[in-house]
This record gives sequence, C-alpha cells and structure tokens, in this order.
Amino acid sequence: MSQDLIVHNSLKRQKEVFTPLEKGYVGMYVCGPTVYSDVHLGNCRTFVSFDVIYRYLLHLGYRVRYVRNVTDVGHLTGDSDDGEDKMSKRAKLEQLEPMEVAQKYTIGFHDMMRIFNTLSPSIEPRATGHIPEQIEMVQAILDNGFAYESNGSVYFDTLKFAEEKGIYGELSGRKIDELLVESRDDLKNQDEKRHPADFAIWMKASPEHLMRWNSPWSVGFPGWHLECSAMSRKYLGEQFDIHGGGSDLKFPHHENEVAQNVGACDCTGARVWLHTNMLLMNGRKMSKSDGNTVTPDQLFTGDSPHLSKGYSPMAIRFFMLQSHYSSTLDLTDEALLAAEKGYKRLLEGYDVLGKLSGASGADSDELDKEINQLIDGAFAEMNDDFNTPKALARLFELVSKINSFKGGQLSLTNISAATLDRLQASFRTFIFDILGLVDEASADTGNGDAMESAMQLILDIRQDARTNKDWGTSDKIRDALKAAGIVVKDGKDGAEWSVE
RNA sequence: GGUUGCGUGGCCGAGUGGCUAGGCAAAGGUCUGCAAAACCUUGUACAGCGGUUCGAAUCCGCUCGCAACCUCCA
Repeated sequence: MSQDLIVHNSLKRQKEVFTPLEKGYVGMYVCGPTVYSDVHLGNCRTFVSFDVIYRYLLHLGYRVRYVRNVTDVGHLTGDSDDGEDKMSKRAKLEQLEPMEVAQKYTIGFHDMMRIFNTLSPSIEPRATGHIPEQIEMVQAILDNGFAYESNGSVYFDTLKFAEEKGIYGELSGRKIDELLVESRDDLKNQDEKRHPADFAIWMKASPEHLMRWNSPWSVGFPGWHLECSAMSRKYLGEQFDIHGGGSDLKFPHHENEVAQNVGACDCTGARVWLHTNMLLMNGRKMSKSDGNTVTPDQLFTGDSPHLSKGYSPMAIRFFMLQSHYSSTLDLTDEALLAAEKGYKRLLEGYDVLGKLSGASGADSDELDKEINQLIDGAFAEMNDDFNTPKALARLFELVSKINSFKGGQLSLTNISAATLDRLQASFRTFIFDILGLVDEASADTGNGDAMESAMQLILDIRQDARTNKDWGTSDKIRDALKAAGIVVKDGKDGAEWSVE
C-alpha cells in the first residue's frame, strides 16, 4: 500500500495524492454551523469527520491551520432574497439581541463539540467580525466587472462570470445552460437580479432588519456565501490546501464561493475539496416535520421513541467512525447498540494490551510479522482517504490477537519485545490521538484508587468462597455486582471487573 | 421534473473484475463449579432484469427503491 496520503478531491471527482502547497504545512477551511438554533446531529457527524481528518494530518506531522467559521449573519429565510435574515427573525421571536442568540447557540455548539471530543479549530472566525473584509471583496468583484449594483444591493453576475471564466459549475457538476432552464419559472420576484442564477453578495437591509452595516452601496448585510470566501482568503491565503463541508453545501454555497474568489482575485481558493455525506435515520433523512429526528441530547438520554436506551458520546463517535466520511450513515437503535459494544470491545482490548508484558520472541516469527502487518495496514487505510472503518477492522483483528495472548491461545514468546512496544504505542496513538476516542469506562470510575481497592477486597472474598466451593456466596457477589452495573470476568489468572 | 450518488448476508458497514473486511446478532465448540468474558469454527450477501467477459456483486444498459442538490441546511 502507498505511503502517500490519498484524498478524494470532489473538485475532480477522483482520488489524488495529497501534496500541500507549502511543505509541512496544511491550510484547511471547513464550513461551520449557522448559530440560530441547537446543533443538529448531522452537523456533529460532519465535524467529527473533519476532526479525524485534522487529527490525522497532525499525526502525519503537518502543521495545520484549521479554520472553521461560525455563521452568525447573512442567511435569508424566504424563498427570495428579500426575506429576513435568519438571525434577526429568531431574535424577534425570543426578544433577544441577535448577538445574544448567536452567543447562546455558539456556546451550545462548542459544548457539543467538546462532548464529542473534537479538537478546537486553530481559528474560528465569525461572519459579523469580518464585515470590512467582506465589503472589500464585494468591491473587488465589482471592480472586476463580475457584479452589479441594483437598488443598493449587489449581485454576482453569474452569467458573465460563467462565460468569461468557464469554470462555473465545475465543483458541483452543473452546467450553466441547465441552470438557465431550471430557473425559468422563478423569474417572478427577481426584478433586482438580471438573471435567476445571480446571487446577492451585498443586501440592502429592510427597515425592520436588525443586523446592518454601512457600506458604499447601502446600509445592509453581506450575502450568504461571501463570508467563507472572505475569511478563508484572509486566514489561509488566496490559494490553500483543503476546503471541507457537508455535501449539501456543494451547490450553491461552495460553487458560489469559488466564483467569488475567482471573481475577486482570480484565485480559486482551495485545491482540494472534501465533502462529507449525510446522516440518515432509519434509512430516511432526518426531518423535524415528520418526527424522524433525534437531538444529540436525546441520543445521550435515550429520551426518544426511536431509541431503546441512551448512548454515550464516545459510542456515538465510534458509530460514526465505523462508516466512511463520504458515505451516508444510517442511524438506527440496533446499529447504535452494536457500535456501543464494539467500542467497549476495542477499549477493553486496549486495557488488556497495556497489561501484557514479557514478549521474548524473534521478529522473524510469523506471528510477529502478522502483527506488524496489521499495524502497518491500519495506518495504510488512514492514508487511503482517511478510511476509518477499514482501519478499525485492522484494529479489531489486533484485539483478537491481544485477547489470545491474555487467554493463552497465543504466546508472547512468539513476538519480539519491540513489536509488543510498537503494538502498545500504535494502539494508544490510534484510539486516542487519531480516532479521538476517550475511555469513558475508566473516566467514569472517578476516584479510581479507592474503587480499585474496594473491588479488590470484594473479589478476594469471592475467590476465598470459590476456593471453598461456596458457590452460593460466590454467585451472590457476582449477581449483586452485576445488578450494580459491575461485571466480573473470571479469567485464567483470577477475576477482573469492569463497569458496564 | 432536472442533476448527482447509493442499493451488500438478521442489523450496521468496508471493499473489489477471479483471493476472509470488520463490528453487532445467531449457531456449534474450547474454557468454567455454573455463567459471563475470551478464543476457535459456521453465513456460497452483494435490489431486479438483461448485456460485456474465460469469469461480475464489482464494467455497461434498463427497471424499481433510497438519498443529496436544484430553496436555508453538515
């Protein structure tokens, strides 16, 4: 397998070797959330996917500047561009300042990202904090002749841009003449626009509009694709390595972003585009209107007709990692149950591995080679477009080996000390650094030492009972612990316990 | 309606022109006082119908189903 990092570039619809513009450095921009309501579970999947991508780039030794924006202005509610700004509409309903709403949901979003153990981006720019940059960009696009002013609003001249640059539709696979045909019915309410495919880059604010800024054209607010163009350019440059986001953003958001970049500075922005796929539930799209949806919190508590119980954040993160980021993922209660068990098996395997010692074999041994190949394989799978499900498959094969060492089916005398060291180090790196999982079971026990000694005492008493063939006492202890959520596991070398 | 993608064993989910994905569940076995855990073994899955090929689940066509986008959306 290749040592190069291969990525699927959705701009070209094929895999390619990833080569950063500047050796050793990676600039990555990911479209962040719009903070006018609680985080959607699908958002979480996207950001967990990019978290793993970020972590893996770091693992490879790149210095990564990871920029993920917070959209707190600019999205319109209506079908036409004279609808209200989403932020202000919600603000009126709740009698709050728009920025108060943004703040509330930004904090909620950050909390959720922390719960899923995602690393913070290097920069998390807000659209409202970059109004001057956006105004400058509008001006540049106007100066270059790819936009026009109409009643104080400024629209991107998609038709002209498409004709002169010939790249409009490249990312999303759309053809400009198809856009013409499609939009023919929508010509009503489009009086300010010359063409339905044109889109606002600056909107004149209606009198009741709360969020507004001065500009050369009107008191208004920036168009809804502009922030990402302006902020990615500001923090990552006119050309940068990776731009990511959900596949639902491909068109028009990302397509228009590219158009704005080229229109402003004749620079295309990102060289590689990564798109993550949608999270489904019970095979259908999540939809609030027909009740086919769960919130992250419902997932944790189990308070939903779709769930038999609650699931821990790490079980859910593991569930997400078991599919490829570019595939749709079907969330079902049964699948979560399976993922939860798999997650536990993986981490218990890691625990067992940490306690192994005494490897004394030769590295020429077949088993030694097999283990090294599995480790190499796991990393190779990550190199192939961040294939976490395949990497996990290799890790599970290693878990079987690890458990076999413990159970005596395999012997540590058949692998070298160096290989055992490597196995332990690789597992740690993979599970915690790359996949970003957390060992919830050991974290839960809290004051570990006290619990550990108490449990040791109980297990000693039980062992005495067993030695005396006092099965009644032995089973009573086991059953009582089980009822308390502690599982006793009898092994070759005495009993062990774990929190269920 | 248009564009794009998907449809894999009981469930989730990788992958691929001929060689075991993996997890969960199920069955049998080993171990155990009994269980649990662990280990071993077991599933001729690739939506349907045609075609290309020595050989296709993997390539092509059609049909059906699902999803995304075309309107804010991760």
